[in-house]
Amino acid sequence: MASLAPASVLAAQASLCYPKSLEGLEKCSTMAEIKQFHSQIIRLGLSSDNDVMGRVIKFCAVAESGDLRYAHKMFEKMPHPDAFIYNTLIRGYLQCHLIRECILLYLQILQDSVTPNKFTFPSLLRACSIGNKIDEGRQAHAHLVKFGFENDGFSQNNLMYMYASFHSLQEARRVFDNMSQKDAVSWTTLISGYSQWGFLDDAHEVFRSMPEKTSASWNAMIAAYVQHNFFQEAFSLFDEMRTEKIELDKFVAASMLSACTALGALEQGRWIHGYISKSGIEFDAKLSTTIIDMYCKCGSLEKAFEVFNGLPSKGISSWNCMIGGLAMHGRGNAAIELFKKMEKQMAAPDDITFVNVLSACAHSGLVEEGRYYFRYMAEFHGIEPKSEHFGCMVDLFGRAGLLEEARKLVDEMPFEPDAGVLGALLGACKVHGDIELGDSIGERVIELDPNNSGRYVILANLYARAGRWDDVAKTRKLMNDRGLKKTPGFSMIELEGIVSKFIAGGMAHPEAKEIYAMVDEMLEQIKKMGYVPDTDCVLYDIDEDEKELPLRYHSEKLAIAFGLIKTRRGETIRISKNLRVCKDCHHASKFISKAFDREIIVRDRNRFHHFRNGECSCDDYW
DNA sequence: ATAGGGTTAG
Repeated sequence: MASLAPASVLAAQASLCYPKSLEGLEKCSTMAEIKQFHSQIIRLGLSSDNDVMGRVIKFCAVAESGDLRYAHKMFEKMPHPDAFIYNTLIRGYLQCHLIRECILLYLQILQDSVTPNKFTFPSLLRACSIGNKIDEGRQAHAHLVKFGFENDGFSQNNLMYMYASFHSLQEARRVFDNMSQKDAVSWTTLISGYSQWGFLDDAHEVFRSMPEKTSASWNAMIAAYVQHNFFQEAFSLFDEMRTEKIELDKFVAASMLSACTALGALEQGRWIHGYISKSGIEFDAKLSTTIIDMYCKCGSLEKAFEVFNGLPSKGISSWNCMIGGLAMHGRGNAAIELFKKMEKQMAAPDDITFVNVLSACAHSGLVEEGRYYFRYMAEFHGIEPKSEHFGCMVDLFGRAGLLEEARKLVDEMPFEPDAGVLGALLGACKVHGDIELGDSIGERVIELDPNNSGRYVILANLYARAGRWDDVAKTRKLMNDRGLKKTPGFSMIELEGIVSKFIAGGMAHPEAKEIYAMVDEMLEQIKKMGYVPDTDCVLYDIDEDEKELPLRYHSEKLAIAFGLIKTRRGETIRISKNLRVCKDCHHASKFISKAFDREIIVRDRNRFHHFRNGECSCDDYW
């Protein structure tokens, strides 16, 4: 073998014929190895050879353990880099979401008079999608046509993806319709594109007319339903998929798990978990985290811990998820202990970890600990607090009644507080009746988040508490004028795998009569124990319809009654709500847990309440 | 080289 063949010969002989000393280049897995080869290459005088250097640059630019800056440096030293090298580099920048660089490289390719090939456009178009570069994307489309790749399937699929991401679904559709060879990716991309913008009917139509569905296309449709809260449809599509004997993969499993999470459907979630174990679907880091999250949010910390403890190696998301789970259940100290364990096991925390730790402190009233970790994250981990962290701190102080400190923190933030931060402060004002402060920030919150009806409701409630009915009316009018409606509250309960949903005063349930009778019985019993209805939330409610509904038939009470009817003595009753639990329901639930000797676990918008023997795990701190 | 999944305060 000629160990010193000139570069031109090497290039002509393509990939098979390196000098012996370059054997193994393809198998590099670390930068250290590749750098050794690079110095070999320089010694052999091949550092301008596109073929050899292309391989080196490819590793550096796109491999997991690569080094994009190093790739770029080598690229700059190439006298005549070819299209492959350009493409590879664009792909590298794309992976890092450095969109400007992708586009600049494309411009450079033209300047260098190198002809782009069909591999150039998929990455370029994808870059335009991610960076929402609409003009550039259209130009790229024009170039693609000019260079004659209009009929390249990969480019067409990426065009569809791009136009869908630009919200130009008609153009995505036009590309699709013009394709002579549609593959599974083309169909699936169109389904997801429609779904992304809420056109579920179109997505469904495309899905139905797809000739040979793959698991990815099933999943695209299932995920579409889940994301838009059509859980029933998601479950029935899932069933259909199983009857058609399509093999379920981890993506479908993940989509279904998130449906269970949203519904609080523990039994269903368990079933999917069991199915995954049986079917041999691989428990990768993402799927494990999804499962842990499902158990946390469906109210079973025990099962979540079981899965968490069984993980062979714990990724940062699993830790974050578990800490967040403890936070949500009001187990602040346990969350902090787990965080310490995480640090000991050398898993470096990130900003999300601290959101969870701080929210754990907030939910448990651990003010000193919260203060400590807020400083600690920057000082020991170099993580500068973001708006989420300020939000947690404002919530922590606000909930604890330290409104002045909360306000001071907002004033001293190094950047403009967003709706989240101010909203937390407004919420605290409502809880503690600080009209003056609430009045001063309420308008700002609404200005920053004008389409969130919840903001108006809180402000109106604050005014109502102060008896400022003119302001209540003004706020309500503003909300109505903007076409916003108060989010209707509902409660869900899953029994034998079926989720029932209740709204306050609703009669739609086939067993409504029995349920209402049970509510009456419940209230009868607990009144004997000293329960007195708390009518505060009725008085303050700004929604007329809601105001007329008797407190006693709030959705949560209906769901609990249904649970009492349908489950055996001693069984835990689990409820999920879309809003926060109201004061009266909270009060009543404590009594009910004692009167009927049941543990009642309620997930509200923010956290869990475990009612047991007349008490709640939140200690009335919420 | 292109499609589908996870953790984030109120």
